[in-house]
Amino acid sequence: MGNIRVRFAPSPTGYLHVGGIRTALFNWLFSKSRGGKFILRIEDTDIQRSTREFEAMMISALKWCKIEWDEGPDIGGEFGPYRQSERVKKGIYEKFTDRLIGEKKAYYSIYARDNPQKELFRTYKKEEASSRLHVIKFAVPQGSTVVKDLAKGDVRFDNHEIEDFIIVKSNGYPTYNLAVVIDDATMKITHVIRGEDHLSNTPKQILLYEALNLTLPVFMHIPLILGPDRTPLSKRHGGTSVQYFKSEGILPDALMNHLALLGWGAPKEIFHIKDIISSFNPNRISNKGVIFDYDKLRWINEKHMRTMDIDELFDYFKRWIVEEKIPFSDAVRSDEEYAKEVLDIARQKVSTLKELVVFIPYFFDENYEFTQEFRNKYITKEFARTYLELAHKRFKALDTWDMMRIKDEVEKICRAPDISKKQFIQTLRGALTGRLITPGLYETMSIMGKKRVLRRINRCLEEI
RNA sequence: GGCCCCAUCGGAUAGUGGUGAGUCCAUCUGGUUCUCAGCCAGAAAACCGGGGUUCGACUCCCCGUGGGGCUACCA
Repeated sequence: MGNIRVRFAPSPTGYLHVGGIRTALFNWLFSKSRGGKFILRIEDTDIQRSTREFEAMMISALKWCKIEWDEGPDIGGEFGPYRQSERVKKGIYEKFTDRLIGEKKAYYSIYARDNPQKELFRTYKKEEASSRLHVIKFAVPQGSTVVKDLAKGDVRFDNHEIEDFIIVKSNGYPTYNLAVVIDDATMKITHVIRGEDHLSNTPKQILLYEALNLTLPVFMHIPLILGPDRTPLSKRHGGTSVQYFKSEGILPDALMNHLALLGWGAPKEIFHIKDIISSFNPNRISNKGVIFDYDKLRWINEKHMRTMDIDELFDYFKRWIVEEKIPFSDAVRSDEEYAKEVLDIARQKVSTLKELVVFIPYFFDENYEFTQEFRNKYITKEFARTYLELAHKRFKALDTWDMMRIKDEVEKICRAPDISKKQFIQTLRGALTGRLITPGLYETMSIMGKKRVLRRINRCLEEI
């Protein structure tokens, strides 16, 4: 089969969005499943819009997603440099365009400086062009071009449909169509897996491969990710960048799971991408545009949060709350054992870290508020004081403090005829947390510890 | 406009020339638990339209319709 080499080649002109990361993921999955190499290349030939900041953000987004590359601008590699702007400086593209012009397969198109719209004349002579405003255009030959696509089959294009196109801009930079071809060829890319939006440009690229006598890679164009209205997913539809999902408290494992599942007949719903590498088969990727389903992502995230190793989740959680500047992050760091236990019971109740963080602040703040609902429904009732006092007395008397013991005690108290189990439990829950919706009461009490529980009951009693 | 791609419940998919068209998310009903979440049980919900081919088409072909892409000195 030879050595499989695939690449992800983003343009650093904005945030990395889910569509981009999905093609990166499929490329990565493909290379890993075939024991190949995954290359990261930065396509920054649009000098107006490309920035190093965006590049850095893309790299960190990719790393956050745990997509790792074997060669790239940050780590180098045999076929570097991996930034097109640097390849321009090395004269890599020029060598090829000189050849094309020499063979009259491309020409200089000279423009008027005072009217850059107007083509003055064409020439093959460098001397004539160099002092004037010019671009290099590829001379599209007669005939037709067939794209052999792994997903679409053979797609035929009539060359008449394709105009001579610019391959080198007037600023000397190659255009996309030229740069991809030369880079993919010189980097020995064997499979080009990319978004469907590139399909129509592929014949141009094939023409270039043929003119330059380079070996064609295998192409595969995968459908785009759409918003609910079936237009390409964009900011209008909500957050789309990897950063957005990160700050929403989505786990990278869940995002990857969802993206992998989207438009792919995966063998199961919940998985870790590392575990599906061997079963990855690009032929199973659906051929139609797919709508990004935020609800399903939440569900997948929930599953990952609940089943993932607690230490791993906790490590991630600690970093996340600092980055998101969550008020109680200091408290978490000051008592990690406690915080980890809180995380462990609370994760069963929420779907994202963002939800988690609004669900549990009272665990870390002794001045938690009593919600209005708790006040109306319970604090104002007669049984509140009586039973909270009783609870305090009974809990104080306990010599051991574990869940079973607590449960027994609570249930004993509930047997009283003038209060229902629900009433008592909700009163106690409210006293300890200020709220009526929390993790399980027994777990909560057990984790909070006897001292804290007694203190909190007292604090509530003062409010009554 | 021209060229190209695509089309199964609301979303994602499974599926075969003959099926009660299956599954997951979401929705709705019940059940269970200390709240919530979950879990369990159930319901509703689809083959874009029209022509062919065929004994028979969701499936194969053509035409429409709809959606998307390309047609940039953006990638």
